[in-house]
Amino acid sequence: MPTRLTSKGSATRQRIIEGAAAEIRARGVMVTTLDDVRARTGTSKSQLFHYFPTGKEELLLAVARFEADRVLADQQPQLGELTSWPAWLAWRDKVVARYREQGRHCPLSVLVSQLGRSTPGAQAVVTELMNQWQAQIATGIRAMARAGEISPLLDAERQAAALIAGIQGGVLMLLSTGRTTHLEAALDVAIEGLRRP
Amino acid sequence: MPTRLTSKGSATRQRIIEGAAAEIRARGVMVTTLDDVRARTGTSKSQLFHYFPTGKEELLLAVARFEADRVLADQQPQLGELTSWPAWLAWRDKVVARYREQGRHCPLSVLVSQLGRSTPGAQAVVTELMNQWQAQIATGIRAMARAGEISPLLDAERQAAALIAGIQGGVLMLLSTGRTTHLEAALDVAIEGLRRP
DNA sequence: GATAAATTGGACCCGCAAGTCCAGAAACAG
DNA sequence: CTGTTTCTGGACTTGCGGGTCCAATTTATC
Repeated sequence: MPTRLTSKGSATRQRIIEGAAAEIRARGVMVTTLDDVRARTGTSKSQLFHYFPTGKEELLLAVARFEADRVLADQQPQLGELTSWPAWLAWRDKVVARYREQGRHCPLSVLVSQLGRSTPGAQAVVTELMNQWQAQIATGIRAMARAGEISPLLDAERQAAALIAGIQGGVLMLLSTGRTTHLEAALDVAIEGLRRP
Repeated sequence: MPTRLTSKGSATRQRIIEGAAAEIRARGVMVTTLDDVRARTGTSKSQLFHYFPTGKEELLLAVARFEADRVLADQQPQLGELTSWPAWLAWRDKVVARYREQGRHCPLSVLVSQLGRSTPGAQAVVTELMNQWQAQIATGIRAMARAGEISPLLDAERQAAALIAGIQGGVLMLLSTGRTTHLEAALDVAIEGLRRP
């Protein structure tokens, strides 16, 4: 294992991660083999094990991190600017659009359940993502409360937690049914709940 | 493949399903092999393929159906009797207790994601379960509306859909974090939302 | 009790994909 | 320029687990 990467080396490493991510998005984790990644990225077996010494699991974890970053990135700038009701609705629409486009293949979900949800690595990636997500929503709720648009009696963290749960469940339903009904219902009902005095 | 099962035959078949379910609950799908099932149930390879001719996938599907049935069964009788606020809270507590006890291993979730969410079989099991679940909640909401406890302006199906999404997401969070915070928040916030006039 | 079907045992096959090895090429340090 | 580290290529090994086969044995049916 290399103690330090040259620029060429880290480029190759990045190419492997992105290629693996693309392969997994296209065909699913279950059927993606190291040889597929090798073929797509134009690398060799020894390179794979050079950059991910402990093997496939390490690579999958890197891909999971990569995908987790995209989840929040795809919601910006709206998620960071939840300061008015139109902004909330714009964010809501962006979330729905994002997942509708993604359709029935959620790379992150499938990666995490492949790695096993209880593995420390996978767990860390997920909880980190969820914490950030929930924190940004809670910030939005507090901003709205400060502006007098949301009752200050509501516990921002609790509401944010419920909203996160609704989104996750909505996406889960989308994965199974192919429909965004549940996701939209969850978002809309939650936001309506915030809106009421 | 047998055209008809004798009582002994169907007993064996059932033993295989339950043994496989237990094995999967205990150690996870990923690592459970046909040989493990064989060992636990005291059967032979040929028996496995005798009762599940197309192989592992068919067995896993049978196990998924078995587990799906338990999900609803474990919520009875409360889920079928959502006719007063105390009844709703009792149901809420039962759901939380059920999943808290189950902890981080949701056999159904892991089975479905193993089979691939888009496989027709897995899809059928999940949507069937969700439909029934949602229908019973919606029935409860309508009963409460009729009793004047819930505003008749609320769309029962939509509220039920949001609630289902919240539960699913809450369970998902439980699987990742080991905590029931999100599940409880989702249930409580949703019920509070119904309760308000 | 005979015959046909259902049931059981376990040895065997086979493909595949993860992981290993080593030697050669390229990049870097001084 | 030279020794050293990083990087790359690809052939090879290996273990494992799903799936096949067939012969033996029990169970149903008449």
